[in-house]
Amino acid sequence: MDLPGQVNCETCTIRSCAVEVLDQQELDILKTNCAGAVFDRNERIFQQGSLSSNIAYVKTGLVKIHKNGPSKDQILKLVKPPRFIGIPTVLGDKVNHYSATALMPTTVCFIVTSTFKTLIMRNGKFANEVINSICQDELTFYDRSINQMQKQIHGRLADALLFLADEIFFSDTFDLPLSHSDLGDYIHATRESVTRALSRFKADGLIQVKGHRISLIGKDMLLKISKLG
Amino acid sequence: MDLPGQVNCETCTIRSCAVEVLDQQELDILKTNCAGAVFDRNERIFQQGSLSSNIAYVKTGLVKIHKNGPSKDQILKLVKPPRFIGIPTVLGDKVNHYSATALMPTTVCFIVTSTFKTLIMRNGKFANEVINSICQDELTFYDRSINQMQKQIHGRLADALLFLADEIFFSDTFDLPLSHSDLGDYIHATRESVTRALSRFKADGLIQVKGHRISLIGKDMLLKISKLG
DNA sequence: AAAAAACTATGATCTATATCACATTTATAG
DNA sequence: CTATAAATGTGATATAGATCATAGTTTTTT
Repeated sequence: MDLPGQVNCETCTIRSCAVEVLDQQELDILKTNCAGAVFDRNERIFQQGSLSSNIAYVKTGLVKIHKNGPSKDQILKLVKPPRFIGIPTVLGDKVNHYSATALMPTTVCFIVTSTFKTLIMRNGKFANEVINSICQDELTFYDRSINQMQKQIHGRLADALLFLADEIFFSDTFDLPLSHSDLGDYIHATRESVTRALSRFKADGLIQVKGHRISLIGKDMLLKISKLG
Repeated sequence: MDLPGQVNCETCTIRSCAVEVLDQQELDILKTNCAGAVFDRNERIFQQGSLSSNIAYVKTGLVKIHKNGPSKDQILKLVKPPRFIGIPTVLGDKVNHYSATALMPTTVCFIVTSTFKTLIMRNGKFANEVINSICQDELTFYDRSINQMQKQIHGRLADALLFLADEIFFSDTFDLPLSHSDLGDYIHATRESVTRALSRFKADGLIQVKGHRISLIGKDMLLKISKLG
């Protein structure tokens, strides 16, 4: 983890909707209580169970949010920037209830929790934007949950591939940022099942695989598989 | 659905943490933009897909939050009062992304969305409490999701029974507020599997069943089953 | 460059739970 | 009070995907 440290929120080009509504004085408060950091692939941004006094703002890269379950670690969601993560730590116990790990080189700003809270208290528009953001996450997660529960593995894998192409990489060809094992934790399947399902997609001409590079060539079919579950 | 209509937030004894921090003027705003309603068992409080200009505050009773999935309706969570539901409709489209249905006689206050938003903008403490509440929901839902995914049916059923006893009814004996079919939608199982699992619990002396009345008599064992999945 | 570790591939088998089918009981409505 | 619908109980069967086993491949470390 590299620490460029000092950041300048006034000139930052990747500001969140929430920060966008802050006035000059509030930007100053933010700026002096905010530190930038860069994480490499597979570096932990914060760890479930550890105390935290920061909210993280993911500026670039890709992050997995994951949590220990009764039998194994599970990836709750992939977070694409720009996005706040770890807001629930503003709550009483200040303990991270889940972990966040970079899946590719990722830049993050850490905002002191008390500063974040101050901004919420001070600026209603800021609070409102934060609420919007959390609510959006909530709805997305509900959808994902239901899909995970009701679709079978091919549908879930198609969902994941389409998500990566359309929401993360904005291209039908991309380097898979997750190992099969991680992909399994994400779509709730075993490593073996992921491998088999990918092989199946490959055999059926829906995707092309060269090393980690994947191309969605039968996107219409993938969409159909995603729909039918 | 009965409509007592006019409510008095100042004298209300079941106020949320959020409303607790409002000043006199804000309470007046709230009071004049708030209507009470009573719902019977199985009455819909709001419907997925329909436009809404209200946030609902559940004062008493029990509510299921459910949503259509690719293959069937799924119960995302059971909400015990006091709790706001439907906050995500403050978002752009103002469409309910899920349904809410009363599982027993339930009293609800509807707050005009724009008023809710006004209060967020005006009073930082209010916004902060709202954020706390949403975040708490988020964490609870993460836990539930992971449990649903990783435990098998006996563990999931044990979870549900323990939740009803400990969090909803505060008693080890209670009337099951859900049909086996609903319980299936909640713990992600078929009606038949729920019946079988309940029979098993009964046969093993973990629960006692008389009509809809259920008694958890082997709670330590249920806890063990919940833990082991 | 060699050794170790992590990841991927694929077959054989097993199992939890869905699905289907039908009977019985309990609620609701006329 | 009877008819009709909804909910529950239980067996037989099917199956998606887990688990186990073993081998090959790629990546990382020394």
